[in-house]
Amino acid sequence: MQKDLPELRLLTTPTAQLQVSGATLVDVARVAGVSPITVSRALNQPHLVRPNTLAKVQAAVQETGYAKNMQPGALASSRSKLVALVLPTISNQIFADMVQGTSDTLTEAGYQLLLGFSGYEEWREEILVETILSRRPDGIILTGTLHTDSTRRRLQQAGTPVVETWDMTASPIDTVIGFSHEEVGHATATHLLQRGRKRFAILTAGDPRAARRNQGLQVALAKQGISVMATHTAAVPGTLPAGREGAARLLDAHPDLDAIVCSSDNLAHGALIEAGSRGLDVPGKLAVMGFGDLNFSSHTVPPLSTVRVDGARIGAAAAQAILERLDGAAKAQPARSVNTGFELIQRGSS
Amino acid sequence: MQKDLPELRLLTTPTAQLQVSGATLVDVARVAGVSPITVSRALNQPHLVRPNTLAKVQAAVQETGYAKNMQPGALASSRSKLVALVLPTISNQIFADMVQGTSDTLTEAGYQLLLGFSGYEEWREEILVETILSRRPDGIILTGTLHTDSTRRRLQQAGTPVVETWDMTASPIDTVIGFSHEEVGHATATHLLQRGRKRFAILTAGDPRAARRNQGLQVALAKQGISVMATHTAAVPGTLPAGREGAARLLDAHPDLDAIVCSSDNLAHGALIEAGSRGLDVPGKLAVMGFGDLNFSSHTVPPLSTVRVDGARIGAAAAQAILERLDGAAKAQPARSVNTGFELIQRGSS
DNA sequence: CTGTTAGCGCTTTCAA
DNA sequence: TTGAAAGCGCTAACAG
Repeated sequence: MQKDLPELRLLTTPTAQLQVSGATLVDVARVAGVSPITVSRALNQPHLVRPNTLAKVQAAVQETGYAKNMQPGALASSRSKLVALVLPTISNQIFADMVQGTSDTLTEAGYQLLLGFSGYEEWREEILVETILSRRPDGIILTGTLHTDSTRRRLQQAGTPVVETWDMTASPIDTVIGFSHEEVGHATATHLLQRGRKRFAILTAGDPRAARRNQGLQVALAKQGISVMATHTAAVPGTLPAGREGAARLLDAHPDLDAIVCSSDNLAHGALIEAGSRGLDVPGKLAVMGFGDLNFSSHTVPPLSTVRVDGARIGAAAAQAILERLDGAAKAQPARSVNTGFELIQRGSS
Repeated sequence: MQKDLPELRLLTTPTAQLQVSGATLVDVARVAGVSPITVSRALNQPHLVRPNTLAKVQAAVQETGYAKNMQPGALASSRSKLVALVLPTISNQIFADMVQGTSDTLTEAGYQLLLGFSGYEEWREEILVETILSRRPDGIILTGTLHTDSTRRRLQQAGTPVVETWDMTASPIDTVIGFSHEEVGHATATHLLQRGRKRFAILTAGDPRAARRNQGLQVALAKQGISVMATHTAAVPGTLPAGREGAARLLDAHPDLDAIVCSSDNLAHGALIEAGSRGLDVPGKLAVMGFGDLNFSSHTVPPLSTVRVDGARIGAAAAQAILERLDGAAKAQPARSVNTGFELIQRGSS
């Protein structure tokens, strides 16, 4: 029994791609003998449709081979079900963890993730934000709180929910979720000083937040009259071999170091391997501190100590914040700050 | 001189979000004194517009504060400028590298990346593909060549360019870009056998492609009458501590092992650290092989040997393949297979 | 619970 | 080089 099925239309677009256009809502409606809006409801808010009608629609969907198309709906409703995430790079495990946390949360809520990279450059971020905005996402998650004025302005006037992550600030664009990097540096200093460390070196990647942690470390050390003996800066992202090489340089120049503070676990593992190859006792003679110690993608091993931050949690919380802003929009919620904190993981008896 | 600027319209959507709707093409056209389509051309194909007109449009854009909106254009032209990437997880460095390579290539071409995770589960992939398709991306990049029949069918009928990656197959959905995992296993066996290794263990994560590499390894070893002494399987993704623990178990059970073949560099680094803590000479007494050795996010250190695969290159090539299919669509290009190969990195004199 | 009407904001097509 | 008309496929708002 062949009802009036929509014929397969062959469309040749000007860019000359030959494509098969499938059935539309209208086609389904015709076959089901209802109106298009009823099909829309049956598909998206089935509880608003009588079971009987629902069944007819479902049958028609089968018969026509209808495939959902969110694009027109997004246009008509101004809800794209898309959330954008702007990262400096994915080549750092903490960001990989964050992506997973963000994506999982969004997927569960029926949203999808648009991903873009700024390469730690503000001007790139500015262009990227503009491009992203042109897609009208339902929310934007940014890394850090350092943006050009123009980016901030653009984001504010767009009226899209924005979450800044991995940091704290007194003047957020909208919502911030993260922790204080100065505090991390301070806590690291306290931790190592309490254990009698006196001869410090910093092994860091050229990342603005790492710089702030180092700053916090140095300020806290200075209060005890201690200054860092040497700093080695590696390119972003800090890799394991770069960590090994950096540690080698530091130890060559200062064989009596008793603490190397690294800006990432990758660098720290490199340092650990270098120390091992020199027969240095870690953490007996030399303490090595990392940063990260993630859930999904990487974990440190003893005898490394590290600062644990939960990238997946930050990502999930950021996504959650967007979602809440979206459905609670009427309540005009105020901007929020969420401090996710960090945790110092001590290993060995150093 | 206040021309008839569009007033800022306050829209209250049913979901009750208060948002400011900006100027549209029509607004710009009115201010510029031209037709909407001319504004569209001035913005997207400026070479088709007289410089004089162009200037008027640009001035009007300034004056109205017009912000580009791709959504209606995507609907009207069936070109979303969106490419989707489906990964099992991001918690594996090789995929992180791939994301970066894909994103960089797409961004340069004015496209953006939609990212989704299947968690190594076919049914998740199937749902994800359906959701992705409902957004009408211009292309889809998948991981591996193992998909449900229904996924394959759906993808084919959608008429969207598809690239399968990280593998080779005789029956691609469309295009494949990757290498043979059996060959990797074979090459690894040959390499180690040539260096006199006889007592093998496998340290692997439960990943289908890793399984195929192990398979290739074992087949090649069997030809020399050698069988693997033990296999330790860790959860995906293989982490450094898991590698260390797995190596410990293997070495406890078989102290005389002379080769541990790992399914990732993460696991291998863990094994290396364990070997170091036992005072085992690597690679003198024990060879440790990794897999990955990436460009962006991770590199192995000596004395680890490894199989190098270029995730960023695979990602970039996949994006490129989509783009080519898009603009050369008229030529109805045939499906292609690209073997990106791999490279065995030998370190130490083992 | 279901339908009617009127767009969402841009692009395509064809004509001038 | 520019414009007019006609959608793209779906949803909002309101009426029945």
